Order: sequence, then C-alpha cells, then structure tokens
Amino acid sequence: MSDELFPEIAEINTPETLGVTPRYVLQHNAISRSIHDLSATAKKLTAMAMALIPADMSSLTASFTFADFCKAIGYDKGGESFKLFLSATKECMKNIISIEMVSAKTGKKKWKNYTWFSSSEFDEETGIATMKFAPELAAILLELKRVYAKINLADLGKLQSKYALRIYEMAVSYSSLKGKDGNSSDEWYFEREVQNLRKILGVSGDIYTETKRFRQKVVEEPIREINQAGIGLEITTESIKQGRKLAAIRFNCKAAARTISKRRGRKKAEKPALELPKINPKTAGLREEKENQHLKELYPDEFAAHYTAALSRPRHGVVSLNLALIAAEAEALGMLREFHGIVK
DNA sequence: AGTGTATATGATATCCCTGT
DNA sequence: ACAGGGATATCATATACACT
Repeated sequence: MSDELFPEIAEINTPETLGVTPRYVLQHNAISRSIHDLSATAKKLTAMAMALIPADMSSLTASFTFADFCKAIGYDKGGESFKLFLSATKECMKNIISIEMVSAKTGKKKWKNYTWFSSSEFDEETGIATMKFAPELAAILLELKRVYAKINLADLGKLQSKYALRIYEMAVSYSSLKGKDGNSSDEWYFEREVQNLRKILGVSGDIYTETKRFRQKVVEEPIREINQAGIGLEITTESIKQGRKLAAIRFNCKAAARTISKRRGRKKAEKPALELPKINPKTAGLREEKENQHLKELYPDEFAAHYTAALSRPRHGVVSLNLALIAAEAEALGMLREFHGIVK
C-alpha cells in the first residue's frame, strides 16, 4: 500500500545507498556521442546522477546534497559553485538529448529526442537535490548495445569548458579503439565532420559562423584545457580537408600519465553549505573499502610508491611478513586518502 | 542601509591583414 | 577563397564607489 502511494521511496539512490561517494560513472557511449547542450555544471550534475544510478537502470532517481556533489566532482568554490549548482538543477529539467538510432530494418540513421530527466529539483529545506532520469531515455539506453566508458567524476571536475567536457567524454568513449587500426597500444583516434561536430556539441549555425573560430573556440582551446588538466588523456588534431575547406577533424588520442594532483580545496575555512548525511555504521566499512579500491585504480603509481616506501621502513613488533604487507598497504592507502581527500 | 552610477572583467562577435 | 591570428567592438555580469 505504501508502495503504491510512494513508489519511489524504496528506489532512491544516494551516496548512502551506494555506500560510497561516487568517484566514477560508467557512461553509455550513446550519451557521450549524443547531441546535447548542457552547461558545464549541468553536465557534471548529470554525471553525478548517473554515477548513483545502478547500471541496470532498475531505479532512476538519484538524490544527493551539494556537499556530496562537491566531494565527488572536486569543487571547492563555495558560494559561487552553489549558485551554479542551483541553476544547473533547473537547467537539467529543460534540456533535451538526441540519440542516434540505427533502424534495424532499413539501416537508416536517425536522431531521436528525449528529455534527460522527468524531474529535477532542489529542496531548500533538506538541502537535497533529487533528479529522476526519464524512463523513456533509460528504456532506449537499455535497448541499445550496452557499451560504456569509465569516467572519473574528479576528472570532469577539472574541466571548466563545456566543450572540453564533451570532447573528453567522446574521446573516452572511443578508447576501446586503442591499439586497433594500426595504432600503438596506448593510442586511438576518431573523426568527426565539422557539421556533425557542430550538431553534437550544440553549436548551431549562427554561432561561430567562421569555421576557424569554431575550431579555435570549440575544438582547440578546450583540447588544450584537457591536455593541461593532467587527467590521463592527450589529444592532438588533424585537419581533413576537401579542397581548401575544412571538412572534418581527426582527434588523435593518447593515454598520458596523470599529473599528480595537488590537494584540492579546503584552503581556508571550508564550510560546506550543507552537511553530508551521516554514514551508517553498517555500511561504513564497505564504503571505505570501495573508496580504497578506486583510489588504488586511480593512482596506481602513487600507491606503489607509498607501498614500497612503507615496506622498506623497519617496523617494531611486526614479526610476520603477512602482517607487514597488510600494514604497508594500509599505510599507502592512508597516504592516498590523506593526499587526495576522502569523505570521512 | 539602500539606491543608482561608473568601471572592470570575461565571453563572444566582427573586422582587418597576411600568407597560401 | 580560405585559414590563422591580432585588434577591436559588443554584450552581460560582477565589483567598486558615491550619494541620499
């Protein structure tokens, strides 16, 4: 009975139910390559919401606080970020996403429009943003061939330009081409016609009408941002011309070393506008374990360095090798958590 | 304190020149 | 004819300041 009245209650996904502050999203390639035009913050917001939704899309509602969002994405600006956050929750409601469908019968390609969310709101009293993905969008994503790319939320947080975010996700969505087509094992590429690129990035014909400006502002400058962000991806471009006209752009992608990120945030008195919900004691261990695992994946080199350093240090009272290994791992993880900042 | 005005800043658009 | 790059114009927003 209560299920009928409040069908959503049991199905809301939060950092709590996930047991961890989300650090990455498995994003459907259809989304990475779709047509949509979200502001940078709204883009990060949808990524956060997607990160909370289970991969099988069995439930579509995600709830989180501004503090959750900041932790996940690496925001630390306080008031200004909060304003952007608020307007982004509204923006998400209005936005449309077009996904390219290939007809099974005719093989023809067609762009179909969906709304991202069926609801998206911020409750000022509780400080909780709640976003529900549109069931129609979920249905179509389940129908399409399920190919995902793993995207770190913190990496998205380091990109400011919306075009940088889009190009980044597109590049990552093609990373399965690594080593194919004569590429070396850490390189891949993809190509896009200029018109197609305009469409996908939401840069209509009346903005950046000069191709050179389009290329400069929408392609080259955002790519420079990606390359300088030190998030493990390096892109160079090549022109594909038809006569003198720029017909398409080829994006050469290369897996690059991550720049060790400086500890972000909490410079001054950082007071999150909203408190993170308390961690349930039952889930705390699981949450920590998940975070540790992801930190290890994210910063393997750093982990290895801390680990060997910890091992080589003499320890009092530790007799067995096994215990020493466990202690070293704990110490290395502690360093990672200390350095990269983890939700307590 | 509240209001209105001036200035700074940043993003975008347009014009101009050069080289191919 | 087109791309690249510099200079300038335009617009919106943020910040500073003066006045009542």
